[in-house]
Amino acid sequence: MAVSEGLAIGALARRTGLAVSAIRYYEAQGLISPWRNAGGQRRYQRADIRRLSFVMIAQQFGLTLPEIREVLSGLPGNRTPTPQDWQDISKGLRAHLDQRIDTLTRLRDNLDGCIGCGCLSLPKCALYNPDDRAKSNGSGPRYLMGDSPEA
Amino acid sequence: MAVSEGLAIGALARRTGLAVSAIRYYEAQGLISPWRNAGGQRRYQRADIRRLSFVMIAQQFGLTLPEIREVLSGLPGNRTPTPQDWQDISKGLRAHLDQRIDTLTRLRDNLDGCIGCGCLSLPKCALYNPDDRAKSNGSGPRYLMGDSPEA
DNA sequence: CCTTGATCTAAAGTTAGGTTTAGAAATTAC
DNA sequence: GTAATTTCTAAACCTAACTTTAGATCAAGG
Repeated sequence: MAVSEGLAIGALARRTGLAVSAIRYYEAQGLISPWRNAGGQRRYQRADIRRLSFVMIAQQFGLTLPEIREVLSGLPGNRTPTPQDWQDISKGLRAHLDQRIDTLTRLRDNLDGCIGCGCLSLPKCALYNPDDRAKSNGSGPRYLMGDSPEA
Repeated sequence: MAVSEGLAIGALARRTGLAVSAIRYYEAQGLISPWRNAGGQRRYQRADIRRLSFVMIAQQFGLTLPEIREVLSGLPGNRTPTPQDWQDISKGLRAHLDQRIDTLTRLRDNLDGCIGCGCLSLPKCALYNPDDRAKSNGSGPRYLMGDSPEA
């Protein structure tokens, strides 16, 4: 027997704290690609622990799984990622996070200046449609916290 | 005919930018309570425009509908809310928002200090289990971005 | 060898926050 | 007094991110 034949999915689950079902799901979403042993069971590298950890962190930062897959595609495919590789793709997270903090901060300032001031009239209100429209496939809100223009 | 018999749901939808179906859904969730006219149709007050606007803003701040219902319960039930009433319950939003900004900022700083430094070893990492565990009914992540303690 | 535990696949179920659909009844417009 | 719009309810459907279930196969221990 070799030094290592790789981790079974249960072992990886224990190492990462993820559920086995979640790990399989991530594979279906293209976030991780184990090989299979002779019996058809998944086998993982130790580097995959780090990969899944990265997925969990990125999720806490609010990235969707497709977004995370995109970020991970920045890793080298031909070798085990080095610490430097991880640092490099983490820069993208940093940017994402900065932007989210920025948006929320702007939102908070508007809350102070808008609801806080008691004006409450505002089609003009900056709180309306705060530019990062995550869910904009339908028609979003139009006039917030007040009467419509023609009223 | 009186000066006003209230807004029909379609009118409220146009005023707020929400879909009619969303307004009915919010009612089912206890966020708004119209009365019914003789024919059984929903009729709304003008103050409900503001109420729904508040719902939309609170959602953008990341509150769930149950949380928003809770915040709205702080409004007076016996009269139309005044600007001061809205300011009062908005304080809760402000606190919520401050906390979220705080969490994200802490997360960002950890990203810098942790992934950024390249240590990548860390059961000790502060990124692990960043204290606001929103979705903690199962067992969450245990060791992030690295090898397990016994490795 | 046999039993127990881990893993496999596919499909269905879950929660949040809604939307869509269908058929009926109310309202409005002409 | 029709015809066209709205609105009504209930139930089914939708996406994201998973979990659960069922029945079968694989792997490991004694």
